[in-house]
Amino acid sequence: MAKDKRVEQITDMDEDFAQWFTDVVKKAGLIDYSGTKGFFIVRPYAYALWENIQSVLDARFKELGHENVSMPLLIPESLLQKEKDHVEGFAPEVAWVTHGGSEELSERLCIRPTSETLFCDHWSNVLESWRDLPMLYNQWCSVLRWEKTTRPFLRHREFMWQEGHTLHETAQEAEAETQQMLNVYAELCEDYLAMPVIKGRKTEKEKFAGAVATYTIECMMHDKKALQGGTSHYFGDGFARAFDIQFSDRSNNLSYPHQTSWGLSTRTIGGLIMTHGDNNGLNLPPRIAPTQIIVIPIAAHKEGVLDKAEELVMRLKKAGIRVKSDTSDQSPGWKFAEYEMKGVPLRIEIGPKDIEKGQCMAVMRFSGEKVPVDLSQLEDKASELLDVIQKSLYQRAKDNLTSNTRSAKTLSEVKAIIEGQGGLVNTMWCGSLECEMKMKEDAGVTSRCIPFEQERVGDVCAICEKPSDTMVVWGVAY
RNA sequence: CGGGGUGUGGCGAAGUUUGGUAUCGCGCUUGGUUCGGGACCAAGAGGCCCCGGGUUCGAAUCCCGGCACUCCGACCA
Repeated sequence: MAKDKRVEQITDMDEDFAQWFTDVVKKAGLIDYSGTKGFFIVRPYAYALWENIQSVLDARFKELGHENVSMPLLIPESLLQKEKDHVEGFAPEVAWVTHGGSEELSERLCIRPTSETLFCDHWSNVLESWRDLPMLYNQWCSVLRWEKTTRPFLRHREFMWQEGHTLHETAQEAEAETQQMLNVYAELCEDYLAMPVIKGRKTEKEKFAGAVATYTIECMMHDKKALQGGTSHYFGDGFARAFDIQFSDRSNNLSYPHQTSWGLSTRTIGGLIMTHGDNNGLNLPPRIAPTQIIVIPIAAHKEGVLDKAEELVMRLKKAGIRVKSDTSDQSPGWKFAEYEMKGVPLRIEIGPKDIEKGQCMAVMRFSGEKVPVDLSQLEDKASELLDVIQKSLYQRAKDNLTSNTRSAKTLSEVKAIIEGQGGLVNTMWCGSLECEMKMKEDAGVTSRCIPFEQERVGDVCAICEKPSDTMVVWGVAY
Protein backbone atom coordinates (compact mmCIF):
# COMPACT_ATOMS: atom_id res chain seq x y z
CA MET A 1 0.00 0.00 0.00
CA ALA A 2 0.99 3.54 -0.62
CA LYS A 3 1.52 4.20 3.04
CA ASP A 4 4.61 2.02 3.31
CA LYS A 5 6.39 3.53 0.37
CA ARG A 6 7.44 6.85 1.68
CA VAL A 7 8.99 9.39 -0.59
CA GLU A 8 12.29 9.82 1.12
CA GLN A 9 12.47 13.60 0.85
CA ILE A 10 9.20 14.04 2.72
CA THR A 11 9.34 14.04 6.51
CA ASP A 12 6.96 11.58 8.14
CA MET A 13 3.83 13.47 9.16
CA ASP A 14 3.59 11.64 12.46
CA GLU A 15 7.12 12.65 13.39
CA ASP A 16 6.89 16.32 12.50
CA PHE A 17 3.69 17.59 10.95
CA ALA A 18 4.96 21.13 10.38
CA GLN A 19 8.03 19.90 8.56
CA TRP A 20 5.91 17.45 6.58
CA PHE A 21 3.76 20.35 5.43
CA THR A 22 6.74 22.41 4.35
CA ASP A 23 8.25 19.44 2.51
CA VAL A 24 5.05 18.70 0.62
CA VAL A 25 4.55 22.31 -0.34
CA LYS A 26 8.04 22.46 -1.78
CA LYS A 27 8.37 19.00 -3.27
CA ALA A 28 4.99 19.10 -4.98
CA GLY A 29 6.02 22.33 -6.66
CA LEU A 30 3.37 24.51 -5.04
CA ILE A 31 5.45 27.24 -3.45
CA ASP A 32 8.86 28.76 -3.73
CA TYR A 33 10.32 31.17 -1.23
CA SER A 34 11.10 34.69 -2.32
CA GLY A 35 13.76 37.00 -0.97
CA THR A 36 11.33 38.77 1.32
CA LYS A 37 9.99 37.14 4.44
CA GLY A 38 6.37 36.16 4.20
CA PHE A 39 6.10 36.77 0.47
CA PHE A 40 5.76 33.52 -1.40
CA ILE A 41 5.88 32.53 -5.01
CA VAL A 42 2.75 30.66 -5.93
CA ARG A 43 3.94 28.28 -8.62
CA PRO A 44 1.82 27.11 -11.55
CA TYR A 45 0.49 23.98 -9.90
CA ALA A 46 -0.70 25.88 -6.84
CA TYR A 47 -2.04 28.71 -8.96
CA ALA A 48 -4.03 26.18 -10.97
CA LEU A 49 -5.58 25.00 -7.71
CA TRP A 50 -6.43 28.57 -6.81
CA GLU A 51 -7.95 29.13 -10.23
CA ASN A 52 -10.19 26.12 -9.73
CA ILE A 53 -11.31 27.47 -6.37
CA GLN A 54 -11.83 30.85 -7.97
CA SER A 55 -13.96 29.51 -10.77
CA VAL A 56 -16.24 27.61 -8.39
CA LEU A 57 -16.70 30.64 -6.15
CA ASP A 58 -16.85 33.25 -8.88
CA ALA A 59 -19.62 31.38 -10.67
CA ARG A 60 -21.64 31.09 -7.45
CA PHE A 61 -21.11 34.75 -6.57
CA LYS A 62 -22.41 35.78 -9.96
CA GLU A 63 -25.38 33.41 -9.80
CA LEU A 64 -26.28 35.16 -6.56
CA GLY A 65 -26.11 38.57 -8.18
CA HIS A 66 -22.65 39.80 -7.22
CA GLU A 67 -20.42 41.84 -9.48
CA ASN A 68 -16.64 41.99 -9.52
CA VAL A 69 -14.85 45.29 -8.98
CA SER A 70 -11.34 46.51 -8.34
CA MET A 71 -10.46 48.86 -5.52
CA PRO A 72 -7.17 50.72 -4.95
CA LEU A 73 -4.21 49.03 -3.35
CA LEU A 74 -3.52 51.98 -1.04
CA ILE A 75 -5.63 53.49 1.70
CA PRO A 76 -5.02 57.01 3.04
CA GLU A 77 -4.40 56.94 6.77
CA SER A 78 -7.34 59.21 7.46
CA LEU A 79 -9.68 56.79 5.77
CA LEU A 80 -8.43 53.81 7.71
CA GLN A 81 -8.94 55.77 10.95
CA LYS A 82 -12.66 56.26 10.45
CA GLU A 83 -13.96 53.12 12.12
CA LYS A 84 -12.40 52.81 15.55
CA ASP A 85 -12.51 49.06 16.19
CA HIS A 86 -11.40 48.39 12.68
CA VAL A 87 -8.23 50.51 12.94
CA GLU A 88 -7.38 49.06 16.30
CA GLY A 89 -7.72 45.57 14.89
CA PHE A 90 -5.53 46.15 11.88
CA ALA A 91 -3.13 48.94 12.84
CA PRO A 92 -0.48 46.65 14.32
CA GLU A 93 -0.11 44.79 11.07
CA VAL A 94 -0.33 47.28 8.25
CA ALA A 95 2.55 48.36 6.05
CA TRP A 96 2.87 52.00 5.07
CA VAL A 97 3.90 53.81 1.94
CA THR A 98 5.55 57.05 2.97
CA HIS A 99 7.35 58.19 -0.16
CA GLY A 100 6.47 58.72 -3.79
CA GLY A 101 9.78 58.66 -5.62
CA SER A 102 12.06 60.73 -3.44
CA GLU A 103 9.33 62.95 -2.03
CA GLU A 104 7.74 62.31 1.30
CA LEU A 105 3.95 62.08 1.10
CA SER A 106 1.87 64.59 3.01
CA GLU A 107 -0.31 61.73 4.22
CA ARG A 108 1.01 58.23 4.49
CA LEU A 109 -0.84 55.46 2.69
CA CYS A 110 -1.36 51.99 4.00
CA ILE A 111 -1.27 48.95 1.78
CA ARG A 112 -4.72 47.42 2.16
CA PRO A 113 -4.98 44.72 4.81
CA THR A 114 -8.63 44.42 3.73
CA SER A 115 -10.82 46.84 1.80
CA GLU A 116 -13.83 47.70 3.97
CA THR A 117 -12.78 51.32 4.25
CA LEU A 118 -12.32 51.69 0.49
CA PHE A 119 -15.72 50.23 -0.30
CA CYS A 120 -17.30 52.42 2.35
CA ASP A 121 -15.68 55.55 1.06
CA HIS A 122 -16.81 54.74 -2.46
CA TRP A 123 -20.35 53.96 -1.37
CA SER A 124 -20.64 57.17 0.58
CA ASN A 125 -20.19 58.88 -2.79
CA VAL A 126 -22.41 56.79 -5.01
CA LEU A 127 -25.31 55.57 -2.88
CA GLU A 128 -28.43 57.74 -3.16
CA SER A 129 -31.63 55.78 -3.12
CA TRP A 130 -33.11 52.56 -1.79
CA ARG A 131 -33.43 51.72 -5.48
CA ASP A 132 -29.60 51.41 -5.60
CA LEU A 133 -29.71 48.62 -3.06
CA PRO A 134 -28.55 46.01 -2.58
CA MET A 135 -25.01 46.66 -3.75
CA LEU A 136 -23.38 43.28 -4.18
CA TYR A 137 -19.67 43.60 -4.87
CA ASN A 138 -16.75 41.25 -4.88
CA GLN A 139 -13.07 41.80 -5.39
CA TRP A 140 -10.35 39.27 -6.29
CA CYS A 141 -7.08 40.72 -5.12
CA SER A 142 -4.19 40.35 -2.77
CA VAL A 143 -3.88 42.09 0.57
CA LEU A 144 -1.01 42.68 2.91
CA ARG A 145 -0.66 42.12 6.62
CA TRP A 146 2.68 42.39 8.35
CA GLU A 147 2.61 39.07 10.16
CA LYS A 148 5.42 38.15 12.49
CA THR A 149 5.35 34.44 11.89
CA THR A 150 4.86 33.36 8.30
CA ARG A 151 4.25 30.00 6.67
CA PRO A 152 3.40 28.95 3.12
CA PHE A 153 -0.35 29.26 2.49
CA LEU A 154 -1.26 29.46 6.17
CA ARG A 155 0.16 32.87 6.90
CA HIS A 156 1.54 35.02 4.12
CA ARG A 157 2.21 38.69 4.49
CA GLU A 158 0.75 39.15 1.06
CA PHE A 159 -2.03 36.73 0.23
CA MET A 160 -4.56 36.33 -2.53
CA TRP A 161 -8.21 36.17 -1.65
CA GLN A 162 -11.62 37.37 -2.57
CA GLU A 163 -13.45 39.86 -0.45
CA GLY A 164 -17.15 40.33 -0.93
CA HIS A 165 -18.74 43.56 0.26
CA THR A 166 -22.45 44.21 0.23
CA LEU A 167 -24.89 46.91 1.26
CA HIS A 168 -28.51 46.25 2.08
CA GLU A 169 -31.65 48.13 2.87
CA THR A 170 -32.46 46.16 6.00
CA ALA A 171 -30.64 44.36 8.75
CA GLN A 172 -32.53 41.15 7.99
CA GLU A 173 -31.45 41.22 4.40
CA ALA A 174 -27.83 41.80 5.35
CA GLU A 175 -27.96 39.02 7.92
CA ALA A 176 -29.38 36.69 5.30
CA GLU A 177 -26.58 37.62 2.90
CA THR A 178 -23.99 36.87 5.58
CA GLN A 179 -25.46 33.42 6.11
CA GLN A 180 -25.89 32.77 2.42
CA MET A 181 -22.25 33.49 1.66
CA LEU A 182 -21.09 31.36 4.57
CA ASN A 183 -23.06 28.55 2.97
CA VAL A 184 -21.34 29.18 -0.35
CA TYR A 185 -17.99 28.69 1.41
CA ALA A 186 -19.26 25.58 3.12
CA GLU A 187 -20.36 24.15 -0.24
CA LEU A 188 -16.96 24.87 -1.74
CA CYS A 189 -15.25 23.11 1.15
CA GLU A 190 -17.53 20.11 1.38
CA ASP A 191 -18.53 19.49 -2.23
CA TYR A 192 -15.30 20.41 -4.00
CA LEU A 193 -12.46 20.33 -1.50
CA ALA A 194 -13.90 17.33 0.35
CA MET A 195 -13.36 19.15 3.63
CA PRO A 196 -16.16 18.77 6.17
CA VAL A 197 -16.86 21.96 8.09
CA ILE A 198 -18.40 23.15 11.31
CA LYS A 199 -20.49 26.23 10.69
CA GLY A 200 -20.94 28.68 13.47
CA ARG A 201 -20.58 32.13 14.94
CA LYS A 202 -17.38 33.56 16.36
CA THR A 203 -17.36 34.76 19.95
CA GLU A 204 -17.00 38.47 20.70
CA LYS A 205 -13.31 37.93 21.35
CA GLU A 206 -12.65 36.20 18.04
CA LYS A 207 -14.86 38.22 15.73
CA PHE A 208 -13.64 40.56 12.99
CA ALA A 209 -12.56 44.07 13.94
CA GLY A 210 -15.60 46.28 13.50
CA ALA A 211 -18.16 43.54 12.94
CA VAL A 212 -21.41 42.98 14.80
CA ALA A 213 -21.16 39.27 14.11
CA THR A 214 -18.65 37.02 12.39
CA TYR A 215 -19.60 33.62 11.02
CA THR A 216 -17.05 31.00 10.20
CA ILE A 217 -16.48 27.55 8.85
CA GLU A 218 -13.95 25.56 10.80
CA CYS A 219 -12.14 22.55 9.40
CA MET A 220 -10.02 19.91 11.05
CA MET A 221 -6.55 19.17 9.79
CA HIS A 222 -4.82 15.82 9.86
CA ASP A 223 -2.95 16.81 13.02
CA LYS A 224 -6.31 17.56 14.67
CA LYS A 225 -5.74 21.29 14.74
CA ALA A 226 -8.48 23.58 13.47
CA LEU A 227 -8.28 25.84 10.45
CA GLN A 228 -10.68 28.62 9.70
CA GLY A 229 -11.82 28.09 6.14
CA GLY A 230 -13.65 31.29 5.40
CA THR A 231 -15.46 34.02 7.27
CA SER A 232 -18.55 36.07 6.69
CA HIS A 233 -19.25 39.23 8.67
CA TYR A 234 -22.36 41.18 9.48
CA PHE A 235 -21.58 44.83 10.17
CA GLY A 236 -24.94 46.28 11.03
CA ASP A 237 -24.79 49.96 10.13
CA GLY A 238 -21.63 50.71 12.11
CA PHE A 239 -19.40 51.33 9.13
CA ALA A 240 -22.18 53.17 7.33
CA ARG A 241 -22.43 55.61 10.23
CA ALA A 242 -18.66 55.98 10.51
CA PHE A 243 -18.35 56.67 6.78
CA ASP A 244 -21.57 58.56 6.43
CA ILE A 245 -23.16 56.26 3.89
CA GLN A 246 -26.81 57.20 3.59
CA PHE A 247 -29.71 56.71 1.22
CA SER A 248 -33.23 57.98 0.82
CA ASP A 249 -35.48 55.16 1.92
CA ARG A 250 -38.94 54.15 0.78
CA SER A 251 -40.58 56.73 3.07
CA ASN A 252 -38.17 59.44 1.93
CA ASN A 253 -36.13 59.48 5.10
CA LEU A 254 -32.33 59.35 5.15
CA SER A 255 -31.27 55.89 6.31
CA TYR A 256 -28.07 53.98 6.93
CA PRO A 257 -27.67 50.76 4.96
CA HIS A 258 -26.67 47.47 6.56
CA GLN A 259 -23.46 45.91 5.45
CA THR A 260 -21.63 42.60 5.10
CA SER A 261 -18.25 41.36 4.03
CA TRP A 262 -16.92 37.88 3.49
CA GLY A 263 -13.59 36.47 2.47
CA LEU A 264 -11.78 33.31 1.56
CA SER A 265 -8.07 33.14 0.85
CA THR A 266 -5.33 30.91 -0.52
CA ARG A 267 -5.03 29.68 3.03
CA THR A 268 -7.72 27.24 2.03
CA ILE A 269 -5.11 25.52 -0.13
CA GLY A 270 -3.09 24.98 3.05
CA GLY A 271 -6.18 23.39 4.51
CA LEU A 272 -6.58 21.16 1.50
CA ILE A 273 -3.01 19.94 1.85
CA MET A 274 -3.31 19.29 5.58
CA THR A 275 -6.67 17.57 5.28
CA HIS A 276 -5.91 14.99 2.62
CA GLY A 277 -2.13 14.80 2.26
CA ASP A 278 -0.11 11.82 3.42
CA ASN A 279 3.50 10.68 3.59
CA ASN A 280 3.69 10.35 -0.17
CA GLY A 281 2.69 13.96 -0.65
CA LEU A 282 -0.40 15.77 -1.79
CA ASN A 283 -3.71 14.07 -2.26
CA LEU A 284 -6.21 16.10 -4.19
CA PRO A 285 -9.95 15.65 -4.46
CA PRO A 286 -10.83 15.14 -8.14
CA ARG A 287 -13.25 18.04 -8.31
CA ILE A 288 -10.51 20.56 -7.54
CA ALA A 289 -7.42 18.78 -8.91
CA PRO A 290 -5.74 20.59 -11.81
CA THR A 291 -5.03 17.18 -13.32
CA GLN A 292 -7.57 14.51 -12.50
CA ILE A 293 -5.96 11.64 -14.33
CA ILE A 294 -2.36 11.05 -15.32
CA VAL A 295 -1.82 8.49 -18.06
CA ILE A 296 1.50 6.67 -17.84
CA PRO A 297 2.69 4.57 -20.74
CA ILE A 298 4.69 1.52 -19.72
CA ALA A 299 7.49 0.38 -22.02
CA ALA A 300 6.76 3.38 -24.17
CA HIS A 301 9.27 2.39 -26.81
CA LYS A 302 7.27 -0.74 -27.64
CA GLU A 303 5.14 -0.67 -30.74
CA GLY A 304 1.79 1.03 -30.27
CA VAL A 305 2.07 1.98 -26.60
CA LEU A 306 2.44 5.72 -27.07
CA ASP A 307 -0.34 5.82 -29.64
CA LYS A 308 -2.61 3.94 -27.29
CA ALA A 309 -1.78 6.28 -24.40
CA GLU A 310 -2.52 9.26 -26.60
CA GLU A 311 -5.81 7.69 -27.63
CA LEU A 312 -6.81 7.26 -23.97
CA VAL A 313 -5.98 10.87 -23.27
CA MET A 314 -8.11 12.04 -26.17
CA ARG A 315 -11.05 9.90 -25.12
CA LEU A 316 -10.90 11.08 -21.51
CA LYS A 317 -10.55 14.68 -22.57
CA LYS A 318 -13.59 14.32 -24.73
CA ALA A 319 -15.44 12.99 -21.69
CA GLY A 320 -14.67 16.25 -19.90
CA ILE A 321 -11.91 14.97 -17.67
CA ARG A 322 -8.77 16.99 -16.92
CA VAL A 323 -6.19 14.51 -18.10
CA LYS A 324 -2.51 14.50 -19.05
CA SER A 325 0.01 11.92 -20.04
CA ASP A 326 3.66 11.72 -19.17
CA THR A 327 5.62 10.45 -22.13
CA SER A 328 9.00 11.60 -20.84
CA ASP A 329 11.71 8.96 -20.65
CA GLN A 330 11.72 8.81 -16.89
CA SER A 331 11.18 5.31 -15.56
CA PRO A 332 7.62 4.32 -14.71
CA GLY A 333 8.48 4.05 -11.04
CA TRP A 334 9.74 7.59 -11.01
CA LYS A 335 6.54 8.81 -12.62
CA PHE A 336 4.37 6.92 -10.16
CA ALA A 337 6.12 8.59 -7.23
CA GLU A 338 6.09 11.98 -8.91
CA TYR A 339 2.35 12.10 -9.52
CA GLU A 340 1.59 10.68 -6.13
CA MET A 341 3.61 13.52 -4.66
CA LYS A 342 1.54 15.93 -6.74
CA GLY A 343 -1.65 14.28 -5.53
CA VAL A 344 -3.15 13.42 -8.91
CA PRO A 345 -6.25 11.45 -7.86
CA LEU A 346 -6.14 8.72 -10.48
CA ARG A 347 -3.33 7.16 -12.47
CA ILE A 348 -3.88 5.09 -15.57
CA GLU A 349 -1.13 2.74 -16.64
CA ILE A 350 -1.11 1.41 -20.16
CA GLY A 351 1.48 -1.10 -21.36
CA PRO A 352 1.91 -3.87 -23.92
CA LYS A 353 0.27 -6.48 -21.69
CA ASP A 354 -2.76 -4.26 -21.15
CA ILE A 355 -3.11 -3.55 -24.82
CA GLU A 356 -3.08 -7.27 -25.49
CA LYS A 357 -5.90 -7.74 -23.01
CA GLY A 358 -7.79 -4.67 -24.13
CA GLN A 359 -7.54 -3.01 -20.73
CA CYS A 360 -5.60 -0.52 -18.66
CA MET A 361 -4.77 -0.33 -14.97
CA ALA A 362 -6.31 2.41 -12.86
CA VAL A 363 -4.65 3.24 -9.54
CA MET A 364 -6.28 5.44 -6.94
CA ARG A 365 -3.95 7.86 -5.20
CA PHE A 366 -5.73 7.91 -1.86
CA SER A 367 -5.73 4.14 -1.31
CA GLY A 368 -3.14 2.76 -3.71
CA GLU A 369 -5.81 0.37 -4.92
CA LYS A 370 -5.31 -0.97 -8.46
CA VAL A 371 -8.22 -1.87 -10.69
CA PRO A 372 -8.10 -3.22 -14.23
CA VAL A 373 -10.40 -1.26 -16.51
CA ASP A 374 -11.73 -2.63 -19.78
CA LEU A 375 -10.89 -0.13 -22.49
CA SER A 376 -14.40 -0.26 -23.86
CA GLN A 377 -15.65 1.20 -20.56
CA LEU A 378 -12.84 3.67 -20.03
CA GLU A 379 -14.82 6.92 -19.77
CA ASP A 380 -17.58 5.55 -17.56
CA LYS A 381 -15.25 3.69 -15.27
CA ALA A 382 -12.88 6.65 -14.95
CA SER A 383 -15.67 9.03 -13.98
CA GLU A 384 -17.01 6.48 -11.58
CA LEU A 385 -13.62 6.07 -9.90
CA LEU A 386 -13.11 9.83 -9.64
CA ASP A 387 -16.46 9.97 -7.96
CA VAL A 388 -15.53 7.23 -5.53
CA ILE A 389 -12.29 9.04 -4.71
CA GLN A 390 -14.08 12.34 -4.11
CA LYS A 391 -16.54 10.70 -1.74
CA SER A 392 -13.92 8.61 0.02
CA LEU A 393 -11.72 11.61 0.72
CA TYR A 394 -14.67 13.45 2.16
CA GLN A 395 -15.68 10.50 4.26
CA ARG A 396 -12.18 10.00 5.59
CA ALA A 397 -11.90 13.66 6.56
CA LYS A 398 -15.35 13.51 8.10
CA ASP A 399 -14.36 10.49 10.17
CA ASN A 400 -11.29 12.36 11.35
CA LEU A 401 -13.46 15.29 12.39
CA THR A 402 -16.09 13.20 14.10
CA SER A 403 -13.76 10.89 15.95
CA ASN A 404 -11.64 13.80 17.18
CA THR A 405 -14.46 15.99 18.39
CA ARG A 406 -15.33 15.28 21.99
CA SER A 407 -17.53 16.75 24.68
CA ALA A 408 -16.49 17.84 28.13
CA LYS A 409 -18.24 19.17 31.20
CA THR A 410 -15.38 20.83 33.00
CA LEU A 411 -12.27 22.79 32.22
CA SER A 412 -10.03 20.05 33.57
CA GLU A 413 -11.72 17.54 31.28
CA VAL A 414 -10.98 19.82 28.33
CA LYS A 415 -7.41 20.10 29.43
CA ALA A 416 -7.07 16.34 29.75
CA ILE A 417 -8.50 15.79 26.27
CA ILE A 418 -6.26 18.40 24.66
CA GLU A 419 -3.17 17.07 26.37
CA GLY A 420 -4.15 13.50 25.60
CA GLN A 421 -5.79 13.00 22.22
CA GLY A 422 -6.06 16.60 21.02
CA GLY A 423 -8.74 17.63 18.58
CA LEU A 424 -11.85 19.70 19.19
CA VAL A 425 -13.87 19.82 22.38
CA ASN A 426 -17.46 20.92 22.83
CA THR A 427 -18.51 22.45 26.12
CA MET A 428 -21.23 24.66 27.44
CA TRP A 429 -20.15 28.25 27.96
CA CYS A 430 -21.66 31.19 29.81
CA GLY A 431 -20.61 33.73 27.20
CA SER A 432 -18.14 35.69 29.28
CA LEU A 433 -14.75 36.84 28.07
CA GLU A 434 -13.22 35.88 31.44
CA CYS A 435 -14.14 32.24 30.96
CA GLU A 436 -12.88 32.29 27.39
CA MET A 437 -9.54 33.71 28.55
CA LYS A 438 -9.30 31.19 31.33
CA MET A 439 -9.87 28.36 28.90
CA LYS A 440 -7.03 29.65 26.79
CA GLU A 441 -4.76 30.01 29.76
CA ASP A 442 -5.47 26.68 31.40
CA ALA A 443 -6.20 24.35 28.50
CA GLY A 444 -4.38 26.19 25.71
CA VAL A 445 -7.36 26.31 23.38
CA THR A 446 -9.33 29.12 21.81
CA SER A 447 -12.98 29.14 20.95
CA ARG A 448 -13.38 28.11 17.34
CA CYS A 449 -17.04 28.99 17.11
CA ILE A 450 -20.50 28.65 18.55
CA PRO A 451 -21.80 25.96 16.19
CA PHE A 452 -25.18 26.49 14.54
CA GLU A 453 -25.88 22.86 15.32
CA GLN A 454 -26.09 23.11 19.09
CA GLU A 455 -26.00 20.17 21.39
CA ARG A 456 -26.67 20.17 25.09
CA VAL A 457 -23.46 18.68 26.45
CA GLY A 458 -24.13 19.93 29.98
CA ASP A 459 -26.16 22.46 31.94
CA VAL A 460 -23.49 24.80 33.20
CA CYS A 461 -20.51 26.67 31.80
CA ALA A 462 -17.50 24.34 31.87
CA ILE A 463 -15.36 27.13 33.32
CA CYS A 464 -17.41 29.12 35.84
CA GLU A 465 -20.27 26.65 36.34
CA LYS A 466 -22.96 29.26 35.86
CA PRO A 467 -26.07 27.99 34.10
CA SER A 468 -25.58 28.04 30.35
CA ASP A 469 -27.37 26.92 27.23
CA THR A 470 -24.71 27.78 24.67
CA MET A 471 -22.27 25.22 23.33
CA VAL A 472 -18.87 26.31 22.09
CA VAL A 473 -16.30 24.26 20.23
CA TRP A 474 -12.72 24.75 21.42
CA GLY A 475 -9.47 23.81 19.78
CA VAL A 476 -5.93 24.65 18.85
CA ALA A 477 -6.02 26.65 15.65
CA TYR A 478 -3.70 27.55 12.82
C1' C B 1 8.70 40.20 19.31
C1' G B 2 11.47 36.33 22.73
C1' G B 3 14.12 31.33 22.69
C1' G B 4 16.51 27.25 19.77
C1' G B 5 18.39 25.41 14.95
C1' U B 6 20.08 26.36 9.92
C1' G B 7 22.30 29.12 5.52
C1' U B 8 28.23 25.89 0.79
C1' G B 9 26.28 24.67 -7.72
C1' G B 10 18.96 23.47 -8.84
C1' C B 11 18.26 19.90 -4.19
C1' G B 12 20.56 17.30 0.13
C1' A B 13 25.00 17.43 2.63
C1' A B 14 30.78 17.22 4.07
C1' G B 15 34.41 20.88 5.04
C1' U B 16 34.11 25.55 9.98
C1' U B 17 36.59 23.10 16.19
C1' U B 18 42.67 23.86 14.40
C1' G B 19 42.36 29.92 8.33
C1' G B 20 46.13 27.59 3.13
C1' U B 21 43.82 25.29 -4.61
C1' A B 22 35.77 24.10 -3.55
C1' U B 23 34.28 18.29 -2.11
C1' C B 24 30.45 14.27 -2.34
C1' G B 25 25.52 12.28 -3.64
C1' C B 26 21.13 13.47 -6.31
C1' G B 27 19.40 16.46 -10.25
C1' C B 28 20.73 18.91 -15.15
C1' U B 29 22.98 18.46 -20.56
C1' U B 30 24.65 14.99 -24.58
C1' G B 31 25.03 9.91 -26.45
C1' G B 32 23.70 4.85 -25.74
C1' U B 33 21.16 0.79 -23.25
C1' U B 34 16.55 0.36 -20.34
C1' C B 35 11.05 0.59 -19.10
C1' G B 36 4.59 -3.02 -14.73
C1' G B 37 7.19 1.06 -8.11
C1' G B 38 11.96 6.56 -7.75
C1' A B 39 16.88 2.10 -13.95
C1' C B 40 22.15 1.83 -15.84
C1' C B 41 26.87 3.18 -18.50
C1' A B 42 29.94 7.07 -20.50
C1' A B 43 31.22 12.09 -21.28
C1' G B 44 30.11 17.16 -19.82
C1' A B 45 28.13 21.89 -17.73
C1' G B 46 27.23 24.45 -13.39
C1' G B 47 29.65 27.74 -7.21
C1' C B 48 29.55 36.51 -5.35
C1' C B 49 30.50 29.31 0.11
C1' C B 50 23.29 34.27 2.44
C1' C B 51 24.69 39.79 2.49
C1' G B 52 27.86 43.95 4.44
C1' G B 53 31.98 45.32 7.24
C1' G B 54 36.52 43.87 9.99
C1' U B 55 41.13 40.85 11.33
C1' U B 56 44.98 38.45 8.20
C1' C B 57 50.12 37.60 3.42
C1' G B 58 45.64 34.59 2.88
C1' A B 59 38.66 33.78 5.24
C1' A B 60 33.41 28.99 3.57
C1' U B 61 36.35 28.73 8.23
C1' C B 62 37.87 33.90 13.14
C1' C B 63 35.23 38.81 14.92
C1' C B 64 31.05 42.54 14.44
C1' G B 65 26.40 43.83 12.11
C1' G B 66 22.35 42.58 9.02
C1' C B 67 18.96 39.27 6.09
C1' A B 68 16.38 34.81 5.14
C1' C B 69 14.51 29.94 6.29
C1' U B 70 12.78 26.67 10.13
C1' C B 71 10.83 24.94 14.93
C1' C B 72 8.77 26.42 19.87
C1' G B 73 6.26 30.45 22.51
C1' A B 74 3.53 35.40 22.45
C1' C B 75 0.50 38.10 18.83
C1' C B 76 -2.65 37.97 14.70
C1' A B 77 -6.76 35.68 9.56
